[in-house]
Amino acid sequence: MTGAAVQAARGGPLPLASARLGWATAADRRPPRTSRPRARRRPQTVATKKCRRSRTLFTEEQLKILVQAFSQNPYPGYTAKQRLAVEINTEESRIQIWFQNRRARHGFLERPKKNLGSSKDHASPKEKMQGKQDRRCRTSYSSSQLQTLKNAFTENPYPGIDSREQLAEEIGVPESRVQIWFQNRRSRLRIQRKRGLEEASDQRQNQGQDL
DNA sequence: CACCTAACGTAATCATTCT
DNA sequence: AGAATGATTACGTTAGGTG
Repeated sequence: MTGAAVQAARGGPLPLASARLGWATAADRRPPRTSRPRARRRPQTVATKKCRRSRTLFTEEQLKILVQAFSQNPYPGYTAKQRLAVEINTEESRIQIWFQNRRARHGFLERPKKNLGSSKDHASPKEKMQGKQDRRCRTSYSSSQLQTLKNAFTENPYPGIDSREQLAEEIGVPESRVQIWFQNRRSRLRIQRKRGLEEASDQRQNQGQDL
């Protein structure tokens, strides 16, 4: 039964979107991004362990459905992704990754719809409202869950798939949420550290000026 | 080996919850 | 209102499978 038999699927109580219109097409405009991030080279120092999850091999059938869905909408909401996950029998997180990669590689504007001639047509303004901002509902961690996560983080900020699965099992949360938690934690720690350095340098400057 | 692409990293930002 | 922090995006890298 394949090690990764978690199947996610859990953890999704209710959508409960509080209607917050304003972006609709999300990410249609890109951020300034003045610097070049360039993903880090190799976070996990030659760990001989199995770090990544094993590569998913989609069948032609699955791919057909994914591609079809992508052409319909390159930005599926959470419920759409979940529906797809069920339809092709995979985890929602795999769907998310697949869409991310697909958008990156095959510019999603390749299919600008056939009828872009008629611009303003506002026949029914509510037609677009179906999509809403359906995101996965925010997970809230209990203090004990957080403690477990934090402990694991200090032990290893870059847990491989096995560790993540184990943690997920332990605290009863989908593995994908654990992965996101670690990403956010690393990110905020970096920011904090950077700010710390800036302040230190400010202090030095102030001291110099005070004299 | 080259190519394609799933997995996964950072950075930025959106959105919700809490104080 | 603002701080914290979970979720999602763009973009870039790493690595597994195949011709």
